[in-house]
Amino acid sequence: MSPTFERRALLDELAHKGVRLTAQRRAVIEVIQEARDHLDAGSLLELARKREPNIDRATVYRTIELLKKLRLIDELDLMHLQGEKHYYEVKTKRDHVHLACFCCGRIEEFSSPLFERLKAEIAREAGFEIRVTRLEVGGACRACAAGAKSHEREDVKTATALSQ
Amino acid sequence: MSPTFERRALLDELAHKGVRLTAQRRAVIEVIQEARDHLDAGSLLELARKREPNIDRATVYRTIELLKKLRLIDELDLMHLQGEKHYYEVKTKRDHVHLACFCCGRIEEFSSPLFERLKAEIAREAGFEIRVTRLEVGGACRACAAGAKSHEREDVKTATALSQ
DNA sequence: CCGTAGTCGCGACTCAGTCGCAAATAATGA
DNA sequence: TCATTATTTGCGACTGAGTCGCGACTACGG
Repeated sequence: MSPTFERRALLDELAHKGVRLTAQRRAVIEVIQEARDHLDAGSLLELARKREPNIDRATVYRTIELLKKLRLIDELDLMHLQGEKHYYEVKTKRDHVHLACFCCGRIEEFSSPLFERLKAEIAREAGFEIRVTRLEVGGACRACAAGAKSHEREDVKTATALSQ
Repeated sequence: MSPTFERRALLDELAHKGVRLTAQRRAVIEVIQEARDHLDAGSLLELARKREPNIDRATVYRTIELLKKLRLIDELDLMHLQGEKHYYEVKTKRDHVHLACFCCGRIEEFSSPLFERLKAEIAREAGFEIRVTRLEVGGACRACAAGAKSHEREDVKTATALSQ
């Protein structure tokens, strides 16, 4: 599925749902879709301004809100690795886990049939009608875990120095 | 496991790790442990003040930070149902899912061997050393899902009216 | 009971996100 | 094509969670 196709699909879907397509919304949507990594509202604004120079912060937030409500994007916290911002990504067919490395800050994605089974179990056993799921895992990625083998003390000094 | 036992265990653990036990920290810790539901920093402050009237906001935040770093509590977002606050709970042996109902606002907990298997799979296949996990699910609880059977249209008006 | 490293309270600050309102505009139908 | 109108936008002021620096205070090992 090419980015161009995705973009049209999303814009068409919005039009079809009766959403007014303004230049500002188009800019934000295109930026989200073409993004290679997870963007927060700030970077979203910055990038959208390259297309629509006068777009305002409030409009970006309002568009994010709209896309969330239409379930076209997911909101992530990414374990609050860098402050309290939120990050956004276009909703994919299959939910995935976000692995956040406290050490190097990289975000990895991981998906598994087990996750799907767990969701099905929740829906069945708790009678819960799932609309969104957010599974975030924090720790050390393969590279960082390998490198940190030596200094693994558990006292306060070490704990205080760690990011979480 | 009685609350009293838990409280002593946690305070002892802190002392053992070389953490200075001040009256303020004791107050915050006791409040977290005796809490029946998930508390945000604000309510934590309010409740801690009943024990230690002059405790400051900053101290509560610093204590939360400390307990997080020592991995004695978990931080939750609860799908940001009511603003951007964070909620806290004493870390339990077994991780559990938090089900947040967008409709009535209730939080349900759910734990399952499948979740444990999923975590094991992540650790094994991604080589990720898991320190914390946070699985939050948003949607409609059994009661709300049953009640909402009638008005299930999918257009913008409805979507905009929904909380997410 | 002293000394001191660690902690606290305070007040000012940051920063993400929200809101109300007047001006601008996308979509509709004549 | 253009007038109408309900929506959306930009702006600026605001909110509310969380952070920080600093001088005063204090837990705890000696």
